[in-house]
Amino acid sequence: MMTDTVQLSTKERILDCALTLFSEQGYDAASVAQIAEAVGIKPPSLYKHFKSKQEIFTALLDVMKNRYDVLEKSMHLNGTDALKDASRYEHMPDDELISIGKRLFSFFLHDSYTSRFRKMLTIEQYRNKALAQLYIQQYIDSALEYQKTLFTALAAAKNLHITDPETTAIQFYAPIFMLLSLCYADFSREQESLDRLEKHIRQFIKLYT
Amino acid sequence: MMTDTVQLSTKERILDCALTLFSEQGYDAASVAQIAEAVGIKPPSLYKHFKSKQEIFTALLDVMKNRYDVLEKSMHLNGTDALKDASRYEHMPDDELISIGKRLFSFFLHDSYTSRFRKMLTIEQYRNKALAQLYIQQYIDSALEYQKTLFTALAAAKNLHITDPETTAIQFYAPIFMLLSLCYADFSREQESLDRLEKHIRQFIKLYT
DNA sequence: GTCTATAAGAAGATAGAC
DNA sequence: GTCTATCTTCTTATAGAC
Repeated sequence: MMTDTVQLSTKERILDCALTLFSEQGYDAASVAQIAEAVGIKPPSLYKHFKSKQEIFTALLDVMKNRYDVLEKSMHLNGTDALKDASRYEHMPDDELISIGKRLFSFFLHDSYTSRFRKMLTIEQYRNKALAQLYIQQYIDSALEYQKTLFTALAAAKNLHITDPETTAIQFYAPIFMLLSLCYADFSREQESLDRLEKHIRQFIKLYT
Repeated sequence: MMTDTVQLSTKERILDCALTLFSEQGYDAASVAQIAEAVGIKPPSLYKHFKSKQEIFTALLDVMKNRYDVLEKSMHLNGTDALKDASRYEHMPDDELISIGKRLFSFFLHDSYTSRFRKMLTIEQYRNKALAQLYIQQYIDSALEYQKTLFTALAAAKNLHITDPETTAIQFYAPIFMLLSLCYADFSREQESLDRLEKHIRQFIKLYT
């Protein structure tokens, strides 16, 4: 993983700076000159590493697609298998579920790559269908699928009244999705959102038990 | 209201076309030439109506700010007073609440102005703080505030166990927010989202009664 | 692999005729 | 209020020296 290496190659630094600028301004508004300046080179040097501006963007999407497992890693749970994870939740006290929810939330908000990727896809999603599908898949579908599998497993546990795991997944995850959207737009509202998140999970547990 | 007039002035048509292009491509990617072509005039003619491209954008934001009441109007409820609206809900059968939720959802998705404004703000929100605040206010804060007031009133009704109206508002509204985000990215998933929305509201009512 | 110089084109915007 | 012609600046990208 890039962020683990101490020294980044020029190619990697270009991707890193481009990601920052694309996520703040969008692909079109961020110029090659800005990227080059952020890297500390002149614009022509950039073309020794990438054929075009578009190729930088495509390379970023490739990196993004290869980071599917970020969600699970961030939760320190087993790989991508929600069924395995479920056994951890079954006998988990409420406070630990809240702690996990908050850690997940904070990770999505503060992990440099995750947050910049999300912002970039958010503001580029309407430009073409492939980007829209990637946005949906990364931030809605895969998250819901994971939660759905999890709640399907939890439905077997005696103290949770889950009859429709998909709806339960939506009701658990949607507030996280919305509060993240809020904090990406205004970082100063993180603490307030964490409080709301905790209240949501507490109430969610109460409603389903 | 613009959409009510049969004939639009050139100035209005410029705003209309600009809104479409800004909402699909973003401010920077949509060129003045594209806007002019969509209107059916040459780029220089456009400058007789607006001093600059930026002024078109600013004018659109002004229109947007003057449409606060759209949510309430779309629900065919009384103005902006959630407390008044609450009396309608108190003795409302579940199916009617679902119908209202779906109509609200469809309105946000299909009303031409509402949907284009939302897309535009979504993809422009990270470019400056004022846009971010407008995004938050329009699509999160004001909606939550409305729902909160509503659920505060509904808490008084005997058959709803609402102890924390703010959390309840988040739990009711967040799925709508998320499913709308999904459908704005991919219109073909509207029916699936309407089904999910209905299941959510049904389950929501069941959980809180 | 970096630079300077520069091309080729598109962008926002203006002048002035009609 | 529209047009053609034009200006200036910025943008992506290339050529070629070091």
